[in-house]
This record gives sequence, structure tokens and C-alpha cells, in this order.
Amino acid sequence: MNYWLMKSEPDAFSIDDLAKCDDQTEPWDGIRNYQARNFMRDQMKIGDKVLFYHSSCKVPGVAGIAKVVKEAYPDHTSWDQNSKYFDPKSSKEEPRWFMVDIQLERKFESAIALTELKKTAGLESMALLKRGNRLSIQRVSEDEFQIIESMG
DNA sequence: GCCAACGTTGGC
DNA sequence: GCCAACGTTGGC
Repeated sequence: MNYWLMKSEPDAFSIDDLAKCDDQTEPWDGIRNYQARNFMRDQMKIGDKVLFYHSSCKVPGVAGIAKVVKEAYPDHTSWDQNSKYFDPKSSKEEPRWFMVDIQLERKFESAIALTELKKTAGLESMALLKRGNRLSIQRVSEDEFQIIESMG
């Protein structure tokens, strides 16, 4: 099993929004970065665990845990001209972008702030804490995942 | 709103 | 295929 961290801006889609979805499940659409796409398309498997991270907000941090319930399939917003995620280079016949479905597993009572993560032993090598890392989907080690899960 | 870091684009 | 310019991300 793999462990991941996925960023979302809570103004756009928060963990509470996920909680309100049917089956608390939602496609993770709009990924337009090749490295992040490749993670989803090539490595994410059903049952993989996801740290749901809130970014670009007052208190950035991990808001809870979700899991992968559907493996990669084409992101239809990429050929929808009315979508903000529209990409003219992607088509139904030759999809360029993919998404997975995520289901909420547990929302933390209070989010674990980035500032807390930075102080926590064992997380020093997380990509999230490295300067300049902007990737919206990142791998997390099993140890790192369990440390954060136990904090929530 | 600033700015560093990084990905993408496009001219050559 | 190089690389400068530009756009985006995201913490602060």
C-alpha cells in the first residue's frame, strides 16, 4: 500500500466539502501537472491512504485522512470547454489528464498545522517541508503517515 | 501583497 | 535542444 499527501485549497474544496459528497467520495479533478498525474495514473491503488492537506489558507495543514476508492481514469474536465480546467491538448479520444476518486476516512478534530509538522520528529524528510516544493500530490512514507495519523 | 521556487512555453 | 520569459504555487 502507498501513502500520499494531496493538497487542496479549502476555499475551492475543503475536507468538509468532501464530507458532504455522496458516499463522502469525490473525483480529484483538475490536476494539470505531469508529475502529479503520473503518481495518480501509475501508482495510486485502491486502498491507498491520503493525507488531505489544506493549502493557501489561514492555517495550512493536514485536515484528515482519505483513501483511494477508484483508480485513475480520464479527467473529463480537461476537454470541457466550460471548465476552468479545460486543456485544448486533451480530448476524449486522447486524454492527457487523469483523476482518481477519494473517499473521506476521518476528519481530524483539529487540523495539524504545517508549523506543527515542522516541529515533529520523524518528518524532517517529507517533501512538504522542503523549501520550494509545490507539487500538489506527494508520496509519504508509512512511518510519516503513521506519525501524522497519530497526531490527528 | 510579496517573493522564491519551479514548471511550461516558445523563439531561435 | 537551449534558455529566457512568463505564469503559478503557496507560505509568510
